[in-house]
Amino acid sequence: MLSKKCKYAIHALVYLAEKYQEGPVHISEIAQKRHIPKKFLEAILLELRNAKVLHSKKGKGGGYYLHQKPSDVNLMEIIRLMDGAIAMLPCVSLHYYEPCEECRNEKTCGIRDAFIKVRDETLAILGGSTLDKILKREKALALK
Amino acid sequence: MLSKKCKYAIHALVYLAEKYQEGPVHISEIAQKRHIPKKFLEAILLELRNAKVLHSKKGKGGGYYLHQKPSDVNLMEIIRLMDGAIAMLPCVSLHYYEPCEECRNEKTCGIRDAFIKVRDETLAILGGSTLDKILKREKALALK
DNA sequence: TTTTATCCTATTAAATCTATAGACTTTAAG
DNA sequence: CTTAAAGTCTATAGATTTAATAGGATAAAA
Repeated sequence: MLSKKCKYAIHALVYLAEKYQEGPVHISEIAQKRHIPKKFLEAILLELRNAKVLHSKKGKGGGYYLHQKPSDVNLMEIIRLMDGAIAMLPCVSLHYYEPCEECRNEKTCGIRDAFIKVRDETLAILGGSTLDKILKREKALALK
Repeated sequence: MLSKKCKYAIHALVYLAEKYQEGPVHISEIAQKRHIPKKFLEAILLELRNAKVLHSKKGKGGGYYLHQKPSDVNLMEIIRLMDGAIAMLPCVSLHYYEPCEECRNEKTCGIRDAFIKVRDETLAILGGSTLDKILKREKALALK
């Protein structure tokens, strides 16, 4: 399960994607509109900024805005930034690999195979899920 | 990420699948061979027994053994029993559904789509990963 | 120089995960 | 019919992670 932090991040980024190229957006505005605790959101946006997903502007008229185009930000990277590994086992993780304590011999472990497949399918789907696609879908569903 | 409990459960079940139809196996034996804390494993096996995945025999010469054929036990059900939902969001979980607090309107949420796809792919792979397939793979890899 | 808003560090509270303790029950064997 | 072996069950402790908050520092604009 994704953490709340991660879900908040996704919602905030979708919100900012909606306002892409409309200038900086206040933390307070996002917090209010998406029902996210402001202080928590502050920490999240800061992290996204440090990861170069967002840019920010301080002082009056400041706020946060997307650093990249909505079509260049996908769920895979957001989740990795917020929650870390996407794989279900550390020993099959691409970005957060660690040997499994339980396994004596990774080479002959019959369990890993399934989790490698899950990882690959998951990455393909999440990597293809960009903010602009999410927005488009949102609009399409609203019309029904 | 899977919990240790879940990983222990998988390893214990693979071990028991290897000993299928060889009579009850002691908790202690499994704990020792797979490096799992005995008391923790005890609780795990009990849970698997209550879920009808395992049978047990009390008293001298007792122990645990598979209730079903190794080809009828798959990773999907083990993970669900141990860790609960497999989906990454509660609002797309088949067995542990809960509405997302963050979403105001599930019908028009553009985020869910990707996670439904991830869920379906994951379930297909994990559902097809049975104990006997894991064992077979283990043996094949050992020969290399 | 005052106001607005992000930046940053520290801390707390709650929840979850991991592990262990100990008494109880059942069964087999002598 | 007694004893030892082994699972059953409840309770709890300790560690880690998650979620949220507090408060001051910094920067920019008016």
